[in-house]
Amino acid sequence: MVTIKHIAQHLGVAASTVARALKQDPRISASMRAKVEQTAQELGYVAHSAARQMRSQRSRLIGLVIPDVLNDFYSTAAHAISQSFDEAGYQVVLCISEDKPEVEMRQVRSLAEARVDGIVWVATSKPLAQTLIWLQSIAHVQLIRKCELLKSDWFGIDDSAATRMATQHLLDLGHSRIAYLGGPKALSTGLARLQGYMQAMESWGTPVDPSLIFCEAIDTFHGQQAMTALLSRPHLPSAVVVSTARGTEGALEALRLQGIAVPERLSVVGFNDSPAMAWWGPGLSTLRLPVSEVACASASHLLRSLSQVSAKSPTGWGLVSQYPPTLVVRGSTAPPNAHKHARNRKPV
Amino acid sequence: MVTIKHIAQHLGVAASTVARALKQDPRISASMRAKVEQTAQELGYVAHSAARQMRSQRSRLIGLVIPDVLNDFYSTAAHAISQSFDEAGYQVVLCISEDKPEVEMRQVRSLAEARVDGIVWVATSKPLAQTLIWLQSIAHVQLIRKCELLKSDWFGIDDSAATRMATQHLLDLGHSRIAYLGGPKALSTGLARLQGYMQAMESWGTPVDPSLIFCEAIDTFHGQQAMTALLSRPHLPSAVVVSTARGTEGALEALRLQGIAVPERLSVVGFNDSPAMAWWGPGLSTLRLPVSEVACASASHLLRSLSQVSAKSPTGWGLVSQYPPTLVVRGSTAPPNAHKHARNRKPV
DNA sequence: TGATGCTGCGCAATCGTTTGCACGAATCGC
DNA sequence: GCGATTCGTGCAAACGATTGCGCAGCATCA
Repeated sequence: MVTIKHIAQHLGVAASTVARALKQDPRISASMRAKVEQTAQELGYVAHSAARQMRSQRSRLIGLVIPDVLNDFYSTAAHAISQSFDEAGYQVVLCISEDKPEVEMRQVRSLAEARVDGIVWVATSKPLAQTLIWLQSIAHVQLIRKCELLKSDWFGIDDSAATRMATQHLLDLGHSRIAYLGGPKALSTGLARLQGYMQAMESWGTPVDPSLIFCEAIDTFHGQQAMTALLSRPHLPSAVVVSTARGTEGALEALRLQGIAVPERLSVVGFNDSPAMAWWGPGLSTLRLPVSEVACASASHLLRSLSQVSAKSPTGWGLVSQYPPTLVVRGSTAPPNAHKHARNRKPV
Repeated sequence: MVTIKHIAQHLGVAASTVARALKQDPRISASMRAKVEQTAQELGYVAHSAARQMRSQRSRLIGLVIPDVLNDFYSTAAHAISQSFDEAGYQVVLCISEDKPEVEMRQVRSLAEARVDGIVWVATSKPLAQTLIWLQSIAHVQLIRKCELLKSDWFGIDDSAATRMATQHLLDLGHSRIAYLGGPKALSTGLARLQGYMQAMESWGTPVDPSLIFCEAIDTFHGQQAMTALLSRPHLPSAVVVSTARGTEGALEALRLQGIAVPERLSVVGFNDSPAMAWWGPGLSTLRLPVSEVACASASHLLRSLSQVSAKSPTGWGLVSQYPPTLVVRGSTAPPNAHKHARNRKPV
């Protein structure tokens, strides 16, 4: 590999001159700069960012920790973040934690070792203490999920508003027995979404039936399982709110397998709008989440705090930034008595 | 930041002793190692990978260059690759080229500057010469798309077999006027897929109508545009093969908007099976591609060539590894005369 | 002519880790 | 009890780029 020393040797000048010439240092004469650039080109010089990092103490690397990249939700975020940092001249180190705290810890340590300038972090449900210690010493933002143990800046979606809107929509249509399929309460998002559902139900004066609440529908498999379990309840609800993207997929699959008519026998509101949601049967009513906007905002914010020579972020939540979802009504929701059998007592 | 020097100072030993102790060097006594590890823990020591890289000449970084992460096709690949390298102790630098050669060049340069140990590369359609020069000097594999200008190892899908199977399936059903919507011929995949379609048509003795061939359906927008254009042809085909994932989405949207009955008036074979494909209307017949397998194989191969102190890869194509797709038949394909109006002359 | 300022460049230290070599001490064989 | 071997550790030189300081050479001015 060719270094500035080789270029210097080739030209009979000092390495420092070459370094300055390549850096557009005004103290270097134009003619010398031209010669240096010419030689660098000829010799195929490629800067060595690790060496640069040693002096400058900045890696121009950003860590991105997400639970899953196959989930449309997170790949959308990854896209937005990758683009933001790419434009700003940073490289993105992709870490997929698979929602496993041990994996997350290992990856955060690696990011710390790489001395990344910043981290965009989507927490697992129970981050290990060591993970938080390492994160504390690095500029970072929390994305989507909020970790109460680490009071740093957070960018996410107004999750309770999302399920509140979905539930309210169903209540408005005349439903009262409304089931809920969501993620684990250990996740800030899972909890907030459940609360949104509860709030809507309670403020409407509708009793909440705990047997209609499932909080494990985090992935396709468990979503299907939860919906299957729900369908085996003696008194079938007339509507259901699903509050995870993958859980929605699983739930729909369960409905398809059991041949439940939507919305005739069951109204469904899904989560995280995607083209696929529009294709599904009569069109799935869903919550459209401003994932891209949130991700861009978090990236901009992190970039801003990196450009300021800023001291560590202040104690307490520096910034809590919530973005509102939108309800997209399609064909999967209808009034409960659209069919006489809407309140069918016997599941299939 | 605490370094090994701090640990050494703290213990009154030399930095080299600390380095060796942390590296499990057998020459260091167990008691000393214990003390070092203890102190490292207390002081919150975190290794500095850039410094390590300077000496070892290895970054333990891998570059992943893909055109798009929102496309299920590539996010699946990204997932497989990320996982493979994560297990092997490498970090993955994510580069999204957006199919733009200039962006690709900039990103490959950055990867070269970071001295990544290897690159998994999904080429753009027309990589710039400089991009290839940089790539040549780095261990890498080509994924999915084959760049003829750079004869290195390639892992991909048997693209011509894919469209050949799809077309054959339609021919078997009795179709003869079969349209084709695919990606640009400048892409190795676009060309191979087109050839597969042509081969099937020709070996069946069916004349190919050039006006039924569209090679710009690379993304959703152009897929929709192409299908719309196709539907305005005076003599509507009875079937269509779409050979890009995003193009399939767009084409389906066009069909929905125009109210074309599938498969009654038009049989459709889509590309790259995903859960969404099964949801679509009567279920979309698609080609299931072994993306994950191909990606894993390419990662393993790259890892293998990294572990061998191996010289540069040999000249000529080192390895060309093709994986076969599978045809998944669902409800979107049927014999042409299922309805009397199947050969309707007037499009809507 | 000598003092001053400016321009253009070189010297050398630094970032944190690794590693070949060397050196003192302890242990062994005889 | 003495040389030879092993063991545990220290010294210092890399890796490649950056940068404060300094120093020539030249022009300007008094």
